Parts: sequence; C-alpha cells; structure tokens
Amino acid sequence: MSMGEMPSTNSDIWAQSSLIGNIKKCKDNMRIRFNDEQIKSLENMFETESRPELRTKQQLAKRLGLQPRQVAIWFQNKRARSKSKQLELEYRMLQISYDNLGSKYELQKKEHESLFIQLQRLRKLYEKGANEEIQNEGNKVEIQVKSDKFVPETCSPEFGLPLCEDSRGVDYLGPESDILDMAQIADGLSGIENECRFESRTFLDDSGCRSPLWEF
DNA sequence: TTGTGTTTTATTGCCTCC
DNA sequence: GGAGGCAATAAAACACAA
Repeated sequence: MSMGEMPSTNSDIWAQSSLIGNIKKCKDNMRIRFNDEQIKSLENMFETESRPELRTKQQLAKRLGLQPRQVAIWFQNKRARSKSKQLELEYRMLQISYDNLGSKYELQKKEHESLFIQLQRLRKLYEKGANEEIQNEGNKVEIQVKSDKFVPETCSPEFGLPLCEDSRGVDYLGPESDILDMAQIADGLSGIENECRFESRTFLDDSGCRSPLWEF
C-alpha cells in the first residue's frame, strides 16, 4: 500500500481491513491511537453517560470518524479503567483509616500502661499503709490497757485514700497527689467500672478484678 | 539508542437479560 | 438465540531512565 492509498481515518482503516477480510492484519499492523479531539469527545460523553445507548454510540462514532464497534470498545475499556481507579482509591482510603486506627490504638495502649503503673504504685502504698495499720492496732491495745483515755482510730488520710466518711468529701490527697490523681484514674477506669468497683481493698487487689484491660 | 514499564486499543470467552 | 457487558489477556504505542 503506497502513501497515497493510506486510509485517512481509523474508520477507513477498519473499513479497508474489513473489506479485504483481514481483521488480523488490522489488529497486528494498523492499530492507531485516537487523536486528542476524539479522546476529548469520548471522555465528555463518558462523564454524562458511562453506558450510552447503541444509537448514541453510533452517532458519536459517525461524528468522530470511528466505527461504532471502536466506540463501544472504548467505553468498555474506559469503564474498566474507571472501576480500577475507583478500587484503588477505596483501597487507599481504607489504608488511611487503618493507619489512623493503629495510631489511636497505640495512644490508648500507652495511656493504659501509664495507668497500670500508677495502679501498681498505689497498691504498694496501700499495702505499706495496711501493714502499719496492723502494727498500730497492736500498739493501741497496749495503750488501752495502760490508760482509760481511748482515742478512736477512725480515719487515716495517711495514704491519700479516704478510709472514712467525711463531710468535707474526699480531700485527702496529700503530697503524693501527682500519683493519686483520682480524676485521671477515674477517667481511665470509667470503662471498666462495671466490672471493677471502687471498693476499699478489692479495688487495689487485682485478684478480685479481672479485666482484660489490665492484660497488656 | 535501547530496554523496560505503562497505557491504550482490541480480541476472546463467558455470562446475563430480554 | 442474539445483543451487550465484563474480565482476562494480547499487543501496539508511548514514556523514560540509563
């Protein structure tokens, strides 16, 4: 085929290939990319209708100098590309969401670790205080024997924990208040309060309070 | 220039719908 | 059963680094 005989449009190429009954040759040697204008028109149509009717495709093909089959294939491929892009986008969104969740988890984990440390320190303080209380009880018995003057041991703010009813409310947080920031503890424990009640000794005894939150 | 990866056009085979 | 859509794939065209 000389230059003078070269088909001028894709449509011509298709027509000639079909005429000579050689689709294979068209496939192998005559594949031509659509020009900018054709692509632009096809894109515009796709924006409004991704699955146009046969008639629309035929009209568009005529206007662009393409075979209706080519237009149909273009829309098919375009839908496939579009779907693939959409999937990619959704995957990225999910990935971002997953990463955010991971960050949140790490923050929560750190917070729980910090609370757990605070709880351990509290427990030590409490145990130390309980031992001293037992010792004091022994001493008091002796004192009572020696004297008629009885001093009731009702409250002990020594450990920063309220051990008795007080009209002033809970206000025994002493120098260790940095450790015993009860508000902070309460916040941290709010989620497990149903399982683990704030009750004197059992609160500090994890044998009576088995929450998965403490198991890091 | 060339090797390689990506994009685009087209085919094939299967499926669904009317 | 024919038309049209989709997924998978082939292969040409293109982009680009070395």
